[in-house]
Amino acid sequence: MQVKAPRGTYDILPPDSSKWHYLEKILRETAALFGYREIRTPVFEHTELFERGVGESTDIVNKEMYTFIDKSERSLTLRPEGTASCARALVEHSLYNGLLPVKWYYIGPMFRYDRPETGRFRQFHQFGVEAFGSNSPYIDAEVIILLVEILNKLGLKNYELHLNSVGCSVCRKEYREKLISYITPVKDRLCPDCRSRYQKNPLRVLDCKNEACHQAIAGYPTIYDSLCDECREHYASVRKALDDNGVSYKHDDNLVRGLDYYTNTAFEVHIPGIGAQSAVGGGGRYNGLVKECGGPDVPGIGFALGMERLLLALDNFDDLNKRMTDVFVAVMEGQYEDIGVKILTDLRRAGIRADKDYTGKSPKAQMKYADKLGAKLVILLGEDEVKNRFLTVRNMKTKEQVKVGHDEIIDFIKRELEVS
RNA sequence: GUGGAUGUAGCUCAGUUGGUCAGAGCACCAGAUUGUGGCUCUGGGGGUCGUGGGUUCGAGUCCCAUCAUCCACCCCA
Repeated sequence: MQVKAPRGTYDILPPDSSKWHYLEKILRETAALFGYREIRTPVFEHTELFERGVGESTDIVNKEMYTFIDKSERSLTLRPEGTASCARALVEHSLYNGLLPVKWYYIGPMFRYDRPETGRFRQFHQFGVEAFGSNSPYIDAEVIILLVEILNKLGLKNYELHLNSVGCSVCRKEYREKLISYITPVKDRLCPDCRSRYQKNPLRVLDCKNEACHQAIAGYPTIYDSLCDECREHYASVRKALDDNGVSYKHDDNLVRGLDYYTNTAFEVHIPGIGAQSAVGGGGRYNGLVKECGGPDVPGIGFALGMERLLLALDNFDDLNKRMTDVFVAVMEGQYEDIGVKILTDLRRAGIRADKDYTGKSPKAQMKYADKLGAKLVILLGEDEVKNRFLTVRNMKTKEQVKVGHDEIIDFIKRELEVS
């Protein structure tokens, strides 16, 4: 029996891989434009990092982590997200002592043991940015503007940006209590999930999609109304900055994030029509995370984008890499293959994309192959050429063929490629 | 983790109530006057019908299990 890729994983093959290159290029370029530089962290970390950083009450930590014991009895976990690793690296290298803010982006695979479906995989890819060391609402806005800029560059127009504030540790705690006492009397009307979690994480009840839960808690106190003055001001400033910079969003009282580390600003981006998993990105401020990771009280904010989901939304993508090669060397008689290889190497060393056949194809089949590779020119090499010391260059578009000496071939090809 | 649908050549799919049912299109390969492409025509290779059991004289077609994909729930990116 043959071995297949594990459940929830998949291969990225050409030509799809060029879609990924295209997406990655836009992500990297836009991040750089905003002053974010790449950080690469390990794919696995100590399990404890995620338990503490992401939060023990979260689904991610509770049931979705790929955790294993290595040969030295360490408990390690394949990273389910990128922010905790960034916070860890910031602390480990004491970068909070240096020039602030620290602005990073990351891109790579994440792992979550979840039930696969369209737009949801067990190994999936995220692009994310993190900014540490500033509590300014303007950097909240910067991060959101960056996110929107990426979507714009990708030509994704129908996204919906939801925004909320979940408050600081003080007002959030107060709000939590308020919410629990509001829910407790009606807890019997909640769905089983909510009934079991409202004590530990009452905010989750707010974004439960069960209609019964919504009705049960109708008229609930919003987070917004419970924000302390400072948090309210912060949120107002973020909103004003977004307004000033032409970013449209929707304030959403029900938006709470699934990870424990979020504080204040929280946001999510949805693109309708790409399946049930329509959230392509989300993020927010996490002012307690660095401290939780053993560092000083350094604020942070960031977001992550699900790359698979972006690609789902990017269906109208044109194959950019259809032309694989510019020049094809067709060797008409096998005995001259060594000469063909030398010409090929010369072309490549001159920076010209060139290729040849290696499967013993007939001249006709080689022409067909050259056509499929998108070659603009074909260099023909047969008995006539070898005996009379020249090369035949065929222009695939005009079908014109000219004789060119070996010495001039590179220059000739370069000129031809320039005009075509 | 719960419920449901599906699983036939590389790809998209046909395959009636179980008995020439192993097929089509695309892709691939080879020919159509001997050194030449994109169109057309002809021919060809390729599948133990997801896997493993079972029922039957006989199963791609029925039953069970298992794996995988997809949908809803859940969750998030």
